[in-house]
Amino acid sequence: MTDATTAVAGCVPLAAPALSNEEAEATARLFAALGDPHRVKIVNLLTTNREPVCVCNLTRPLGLAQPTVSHHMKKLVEAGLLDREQRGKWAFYSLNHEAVSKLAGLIDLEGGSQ
Amino acid sequence: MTDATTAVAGCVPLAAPALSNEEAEATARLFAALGDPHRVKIVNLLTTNREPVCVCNLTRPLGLAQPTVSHHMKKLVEAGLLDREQRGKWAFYSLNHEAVSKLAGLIDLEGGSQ
DNA sequence: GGTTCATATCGACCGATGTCGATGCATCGA
DNA sequence: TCGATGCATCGACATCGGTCGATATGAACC
Repeated sequence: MTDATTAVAGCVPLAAPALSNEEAEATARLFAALGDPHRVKIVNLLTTNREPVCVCNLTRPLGLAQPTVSHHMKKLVEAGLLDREQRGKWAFYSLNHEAVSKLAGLIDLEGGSQ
Repeated sequence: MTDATTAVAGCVPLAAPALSNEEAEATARLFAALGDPHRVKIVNLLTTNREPVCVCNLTRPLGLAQPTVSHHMKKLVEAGLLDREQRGKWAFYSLNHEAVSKLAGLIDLEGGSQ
């Protein structure tokens, strides 16, 4: 649902004229969320596995401790790229396809302005 | 021309199955290159101004010292997003449209695999 | 050759960030 | 109610990265 607190909410295409400081920072936050190889792998796993995944299923493939995985998931949720859903003891994360398509739109330099 | 030394050369779409460590790191490097608001502004300026820009024309709009601007330009060139061309005393930078479109392709989750 | 100018590199500083063990907080099952 | 389980938070540590002044490099001009 991409509420106003996520980074993706304040973004504007890279080809937009005269990017403001706030727009540049929001865009940078969004890209920075994917600036870590483990977070790239998380998004990759959530893309190939179309179903939500819980933290306990990520620690082993990533080779990271549980607090570290939680840290990365929080970053991705704050960026707006992931959605979090509590199911009993488990926290299930899934891709926010709306945010991902908006991210793709940021880079569409040709179609953006010209 | 995107030679093999740039980050964009080792990238693979986010929707590719079973991302390797190297692919994840190359993709993360590419996103991290746009994970700084000043670098987002640089790409934005190079997109709107279709012509190459020299460092001396970037320090003022960015509000940064010259060595800092050179640092950011180097990062963007290493990522493969910018091309550098020496013209006498000046260094002119321009967008590498091939790399940018490849970056856009990374995020095309739907078209990538499904 | 010497001067000037644009840029790159170096060194240092410091805040941001990735990482993990320990701990806290819910939730579920017995 | 109690122990077990899954996850988030905290605190500490090490590393990375942005920033700038000082300096080096290289090109143009006289």
